[in-house]
Amino acid sequence: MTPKIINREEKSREIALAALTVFAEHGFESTSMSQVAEAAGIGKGTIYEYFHSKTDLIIAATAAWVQNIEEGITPLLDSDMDPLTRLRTLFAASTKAFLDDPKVILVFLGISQLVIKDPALGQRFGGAEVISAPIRKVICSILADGVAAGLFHVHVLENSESIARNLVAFVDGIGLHYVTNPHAFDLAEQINFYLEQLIATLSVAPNGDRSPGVRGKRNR
Amino acid sequence: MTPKIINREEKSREIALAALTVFAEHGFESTSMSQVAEAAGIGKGTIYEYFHSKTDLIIAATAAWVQNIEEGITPLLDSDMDPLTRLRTLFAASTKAFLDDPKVILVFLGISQLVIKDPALGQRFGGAEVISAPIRKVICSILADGVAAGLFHVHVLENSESIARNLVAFVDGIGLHYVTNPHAFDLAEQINFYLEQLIATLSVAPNGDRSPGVRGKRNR
DNA sequence: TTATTATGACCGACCGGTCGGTCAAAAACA
DNA sequence: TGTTTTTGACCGACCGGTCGGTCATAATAA
Repeated sequence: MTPKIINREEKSREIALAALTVFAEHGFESTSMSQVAEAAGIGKGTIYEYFHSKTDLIIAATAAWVQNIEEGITPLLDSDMDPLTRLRTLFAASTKAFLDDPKVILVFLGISQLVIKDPALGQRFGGAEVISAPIRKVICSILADGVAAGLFHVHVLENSESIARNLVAFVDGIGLHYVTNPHAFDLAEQINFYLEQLIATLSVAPNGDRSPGVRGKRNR
Repeated sequence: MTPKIINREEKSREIALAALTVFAEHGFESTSMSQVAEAAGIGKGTIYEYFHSKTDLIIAATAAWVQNIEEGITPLLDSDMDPLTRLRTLFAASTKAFLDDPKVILVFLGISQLVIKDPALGQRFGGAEVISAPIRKVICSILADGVAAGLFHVHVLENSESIARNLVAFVDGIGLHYVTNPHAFDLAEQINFYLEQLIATLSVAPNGDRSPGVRGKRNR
């Protein structure tokens, strides 16, 4: 019944990965389906056998991208390194990934624009939240370990979600600024400055006194 | 000899402002020149009397946007409020501006994509740095005042550029996350959390001891 | 043959940009 | 003052080209 037994799942992912690289090269809207087809080594019509529309394709490409990140990041979860080193390693890795291929952010911008224009779209792949979810998860895990190890202040726990979210938002923001003008500042230095400042804030002060700033949220 | 002597400067700005609103509505690439013309209440061809290309138009629109921000922000420079209040006011204003018209970020994304694709373009309007320059300037000024007033640690001074840059990057990043998924978190709360944490870090500790984290940059 | 997969020629919509021409105001003239 | 001339602002029909998406056909395997 099935003549050419094709693993649709796998081929979809192949196409999505090809799309990811092309989108990252020229941006989403500026990339034509023909270019994607060429990059994937297939005919243009074939893409539509696997994806209903160009929008569906960038959704899949984004998902593949997130999965890549996730795979590169999760080893840090159950590492036996101490939390501080893990945190620094995580962000050194992020920085490196950014410097190695700065233009992947174009994919992020592309999907962001689509979601902004059509919020309902965000639901199609579980909400735009999923993009940053894996990294946030790892960060929270590290924070929890840090608290358990007595390195971080206990109040870090109740705010770990907010801390993680802000951290990721910062990296995205500074990354966007960086690709927009790479000569303006040193990305690694800037990220590192943020991180060390954060660590100092989270850490239990050397004298055993509480470090300020993570006591709890303040509303105004 | 001249029929209706027109203030080209002013009309350019008019068109740019119209373009700004339309770009903010549908995004740069998805907006046609006809739509801009309609929004500006002029013919399509007229736009090309004032701008050489669509790219030139978004550059002008961005400049106008930055100028708007600048005008709304500079009063905070020479205010006689204390630095802490000024800082909080500044970010309350930013948050409000964001919540009032979240989609202006589409313009930022549009110009970012263009600059990433063609870095030489960034030079055309003085480098992409100029977009955030006014806010960074205000922040640095506040920080300096804070140090002078004895509120902030002296070491804040030598890092004020980095602090300001990170602050702006964070706001951009969290803003982008927010418009991408407004239901995921409370923007004001999140920005406020960051700000209070930062203030705590910058502040001279109540006991007169140095607050950690702004001692200087660390390279790794 | 039959069912499934692959393909690229094709389509209609649309877009950025151009261009010849219109129009009204100002200058020049009477 | 009235009339003619000049000129730049303004316009939208139009053009070359591109794009997302379709579909009739070919290829392939059962």
